[in-house]
Amino acid sequence: MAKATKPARRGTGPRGEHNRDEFAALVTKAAEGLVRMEGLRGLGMRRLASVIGYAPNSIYNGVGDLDAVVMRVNARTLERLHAALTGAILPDADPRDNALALADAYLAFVASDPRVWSLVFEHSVAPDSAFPDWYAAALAQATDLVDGVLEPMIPDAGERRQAVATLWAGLHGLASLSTSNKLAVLTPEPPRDLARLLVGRFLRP
Amino acid sequence: MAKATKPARRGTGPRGEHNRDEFAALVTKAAEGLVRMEGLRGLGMRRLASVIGYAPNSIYNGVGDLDAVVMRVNARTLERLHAALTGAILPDADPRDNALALADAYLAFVASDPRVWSLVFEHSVAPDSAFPDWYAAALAQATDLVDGVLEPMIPDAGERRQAVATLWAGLHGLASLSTSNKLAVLTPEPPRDLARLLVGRFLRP
DNA sequence: GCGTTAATTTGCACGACGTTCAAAAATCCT
DNA sequence: AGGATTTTTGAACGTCGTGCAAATTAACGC
Repeated sequence: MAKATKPARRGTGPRGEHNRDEFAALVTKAAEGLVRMEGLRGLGMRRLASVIGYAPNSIYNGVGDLDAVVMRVNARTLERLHAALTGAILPDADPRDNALALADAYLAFVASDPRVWSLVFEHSVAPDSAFPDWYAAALAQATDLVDGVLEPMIPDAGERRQAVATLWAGLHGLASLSTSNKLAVLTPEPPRDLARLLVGRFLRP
Repeated sequence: MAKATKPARRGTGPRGEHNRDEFAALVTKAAEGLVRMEGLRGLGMRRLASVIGYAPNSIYNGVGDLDAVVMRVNARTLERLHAALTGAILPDADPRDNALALADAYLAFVASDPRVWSLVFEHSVAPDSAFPDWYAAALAQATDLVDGVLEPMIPDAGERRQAVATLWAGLHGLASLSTSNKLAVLTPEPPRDLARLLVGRFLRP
């Protein structure tokens, strides 16, 4: 007798539909989709869980907290950016043309997926210590492309490293202000024109 | 009888210590201090209220919601930036030297108050419509300084506008990556050196 | 076959957040 | 004086990220 209230069903156990890596990929792709449509604000633990049809704690168990999810999305974004930049380089072209092509490809990538790209930079490193190694590695993979393109023009390694960092930051600034609509108040030109102006003037002989 | 629990004191009425503008200034300065110490994450409605010794609703009544508070802080930041940049210009100096001095002052300002400066760009425009006019005005006040400095070098107004926007975005990129510790992985030089490299190469005759 | 162990999945609860509502207190205006 | 207006606040609502422990399933030795 008593206990007429509820049968008290709790917990269901494994479904056997996904192994650990597949589940992480499922979570990452769903999170990326949410960010693509509504930005970082639209990415919530409960919402992400409901999209993939799981309880929030399953994400905690299989991937980690929200920061871990964002990290996975950002890692994927940097990989996609690397692929897009690689495809823009013509091995036998003039180095200056390749640099301009890289700038073009970079801004085209940002324009095609602004919110997902912004996530990489909206995410702030929690304390003030150095951030994850995979980020530095993925970033180096991208900047090394620029470094390789500039090698014939700037033979000195130290000088070239400064040029790569400066150009990378400059493109980042153009893309960042552009995606947040803070560049259009300064000039009506599309950011790609300004990027060509920046790279062209910077690499002028 | 009954009601032996509490005398039920609620609401106290005006204190007569601040008029409306003074209260807004009090809120803005307290919010700026919180952001300066802990960044945007450290700025909360309840916390801000407790710092100034008021209830959260008083802020809603006197200033508005959290977005309004952030707007006030950002307006003050842009005014301070404008003042810092103005002080860096020497009226009778070489235009190129003035441009380099402006870049130096900009990065020095960012380095001296990185979190408060970042707030200006962390704040995203809610929907996708155009953002407040005071922001465009305060920004124009700053970029017009650059425009004036470049006028002797680039007489054509359209060409100069593009140059101003490009340099502004480039400096923003350097400052942005620098404050988020994403520039030090590329090169050990301080961002100010890279800014001089950027401006110097861009304005090279 | 069965019992034990490990891995998943979940409901519930906790504390904190931004914000709204209506009540209470002080000031202002005539 | 006393009504009207402004300021201030406690309480409550809905939401969020996350921890905890129970419940269910799969895997494995025998």
